[in-house]
Amino acid sequence: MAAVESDDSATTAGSTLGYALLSLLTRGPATGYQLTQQVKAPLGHFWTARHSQIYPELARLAAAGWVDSVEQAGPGPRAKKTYAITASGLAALRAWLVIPPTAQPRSEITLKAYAATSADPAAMAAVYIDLAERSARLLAEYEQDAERMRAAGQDDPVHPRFGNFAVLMMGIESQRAVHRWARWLAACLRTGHPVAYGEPPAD
Amino acid sequence: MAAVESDDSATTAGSTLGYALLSLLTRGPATGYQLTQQVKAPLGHFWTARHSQIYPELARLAAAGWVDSVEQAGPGPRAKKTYAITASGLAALRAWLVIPPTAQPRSEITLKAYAATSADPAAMAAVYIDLAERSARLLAEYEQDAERMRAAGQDDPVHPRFGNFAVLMMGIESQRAVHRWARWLAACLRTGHPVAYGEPPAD
DNA sequence: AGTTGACATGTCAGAAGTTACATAGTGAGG
DNA sequence: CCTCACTATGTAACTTCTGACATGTCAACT
Repeated sequence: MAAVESDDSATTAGSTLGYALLSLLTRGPATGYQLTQQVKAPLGHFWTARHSQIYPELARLAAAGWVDSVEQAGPGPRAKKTYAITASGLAALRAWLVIPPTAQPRSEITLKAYAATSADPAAMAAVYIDLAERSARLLAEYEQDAERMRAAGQDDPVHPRFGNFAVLMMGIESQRAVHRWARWLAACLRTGHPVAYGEPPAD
Repeated sequence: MAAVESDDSATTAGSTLGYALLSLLTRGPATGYQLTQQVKAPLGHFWTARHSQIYPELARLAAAGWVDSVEQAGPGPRAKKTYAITASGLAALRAWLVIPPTAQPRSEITLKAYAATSADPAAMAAVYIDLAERSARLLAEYEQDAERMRAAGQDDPVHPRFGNFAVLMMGIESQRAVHRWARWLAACLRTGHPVAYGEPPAD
């Protein structure tokens, strides 16, 4: 029996990005480029990464034995690498999923609201009116996506892409929350008086 | 007339954390320690920083001329430094406030939902039941805070701490969103069937 | 007398994330 | 023919953020 060569994948701790990539790979094998595209929607509503972060992370996952890769000589200057999740990668993902998450979200829009009274009220109201408009557009877009998914049966928890639907539902909730809040805040700043929350802005 | 010594504060770009600290300092002068306490609530619901990040950032803000500091010899091994925002710091903050924010929020809880079907449904449902309970507790806490603030007139946009109230309102919206979503998701995972969103979970 | 926790400020190593640099083939439109 | 966009993978420099190390006083509790 050979000496122990390394302490192996079982003890390797992964980064959040690593688990995000493993999650994407549960949908099937993909190249780094495809993963870069896939972190745009719906995952991108709550997690983003550039290709410059994804490629090195895939190399780390491969070193840990959590993904396998096969190279195909392609047209470009480098060979195309297709990654697939391994049994130990899936086990690691499963173990991570059931750990109750504690990380607090970070929101620049809310941070700006904290100092809202330091800026010109009209200019600041414009910022939140703009935000309300953007969130309304996103909301409409997300609701169309949700309709399409429901028609495809993705709202069923046994559907392999149910996770896409679940993330989209959170996107809808979030945009609704942002929309209501931004409208209220804009009304406050515009009128200069307290506005009851949830009240329709009487213009 | 002396030669130009530096390109000065006017051209200095600040980090988001720098602006967060300036926002806190609009409430009045504070020490690094006090700022560390103040990024806990309500700002901490949407932006956090450790003291190891705050002290160097304050030094950078001072170098840019955006804050002033006075030292008082204290009891500890080092002198206590009290920081105050300067006129150019306030101008920089005002300029930053009206830039429409674009940064997407990051949420680990939503990321886990993306891969929810890879884990044991019962274990995963427990994660979201726990999340629903935590968000309900936070919501109750935030609503009490909001009541206290309303009683103190902080819901008036002319109140100097209106920003605290605005941030808290977003906290309430967010926790409501998380609560509804987590309950829905837990019901989906528990029953193994599609659950209409917003439906009360008939247990 | 000893311990714990709050006050108070800092540094350092490393992880995580962004921006820019670098390379190169294919197909569509002007 | 030229440019542009898309495919495809990587590196390097830099900023941001976390966790651990480091120091020292004072008041309350045991």
